[in-house]
Amino acid sequence: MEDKRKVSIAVVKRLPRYYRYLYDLLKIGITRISSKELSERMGITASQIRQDLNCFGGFGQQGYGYNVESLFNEIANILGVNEKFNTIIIGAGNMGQALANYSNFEKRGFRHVGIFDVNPNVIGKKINNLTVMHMNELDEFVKKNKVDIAMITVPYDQTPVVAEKLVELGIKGLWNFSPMDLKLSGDVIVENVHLSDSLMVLGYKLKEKYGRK
Amino acid sequence: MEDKRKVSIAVVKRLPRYYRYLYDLLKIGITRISSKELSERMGITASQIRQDLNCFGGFGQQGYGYNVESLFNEIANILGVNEKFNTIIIGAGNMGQALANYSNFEKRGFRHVGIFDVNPNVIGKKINNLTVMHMNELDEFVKKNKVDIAMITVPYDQTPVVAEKLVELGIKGLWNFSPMDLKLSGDVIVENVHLSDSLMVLGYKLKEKYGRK
DNA sequence: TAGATTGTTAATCGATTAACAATC
DNA sequence: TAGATTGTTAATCGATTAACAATC
Repeated sequence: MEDKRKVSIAVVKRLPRYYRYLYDLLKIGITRISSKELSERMGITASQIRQDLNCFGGFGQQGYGYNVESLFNEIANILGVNEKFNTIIIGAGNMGQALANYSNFEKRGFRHVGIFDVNPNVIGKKINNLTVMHMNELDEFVKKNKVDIAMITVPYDQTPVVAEKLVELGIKGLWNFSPMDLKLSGDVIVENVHLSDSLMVLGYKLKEKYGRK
Repeated sequence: MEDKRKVSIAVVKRLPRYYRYLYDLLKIGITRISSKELSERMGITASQIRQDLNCFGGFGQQGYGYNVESLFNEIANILGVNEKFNTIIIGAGNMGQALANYSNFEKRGFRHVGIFDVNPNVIGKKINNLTVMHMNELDEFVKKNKVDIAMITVPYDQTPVVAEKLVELGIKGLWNFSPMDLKLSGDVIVENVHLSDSLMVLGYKLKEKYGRK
């Protein structure tokens, strides 16, 4: 079951999308689905769906299709939804607070266990069951608690030093909201949310399709 | 100069990254750079850089490389940084407020011109020069002002109807923060920021690399 | 059983990388 | 001029799509 060959990142990036569609199907009471029907809903080919799923196992049945609930559970397991990743948020500005309040993450296996800042105006503030702590409490907190992922929402110029510190503390996953590529020495996985990059791609597409204004 | 052949989305998605690296080079006073040196900084091949840039024009010079400032300006133009896209934010919760306060967008050609919500607690609130308006003022506002992009940060269940309304109002670019794929009838470009998808990919990678906990 | 649909192999397509002639 | 480096063509690699035998 473990990787015969490494699953390509293109496939991995589609998994959350399968997860969403299967969840929705489950919610509306559909119990079985063929790759063909799912392909029509998702706007990708049935072939791709079958190829993608078969990276992880043979979840379907010839002549029948896929059982929605069991396929949903398989995808959930592959994505680690049942693993319970503990997360901390670094930076309690609007973005940090938005993440703290975002209820979706909990459902998907991520639990916020701490939020940190240096601004005295927010330290001590209660946000969705968490109390904002000062950054100088970070070391001790990470040593006492299991922390899998740190979400970085600090200002641009503080990002590199904060990221480096998180790696030193042994945190293995960084979710980076700063518009920069982190160059880190240690053993860590970084996933970026480059908002302005995404917005610029939208701008480009608008310009291409609708021309210069 | 206009598209001989359509530029692939893979290339377009790299443009903002070139933009960032060139900006940084400019800032530290580097005036020329070869594809080889840039490739080392960015962690991609020199070949890819040259291929990418040549989708848009021959910006370099044999034996010399690329002039950083002029290449930066070319990329900026390609991305439409000088176009001034007007944006509105739908939803003035934490995420909407975070976007309203995010100074990066302005530098890259995007200007917030309005922010809307239905919650009486935030209507009238001043956020970074903008005053939160009620959603029932949206129609009139869009008719009176040029709006290129709407950023959707409303709760999950309100997203489809809000998105549909924005398309009806003739807005051509949607930046969607809801974890759903918008299925819209009209003529519109949608760019998604699926935060929980991104986080789940991080979770998957952690699980793969560091195993089940 | 017959029909449907998977799992999987083979074909195609597109993107990345390599190579090198052109030229500054 | 000689050296460097582009622009561009060709080769490779990987991802997507098509096809179909296996089988429920």
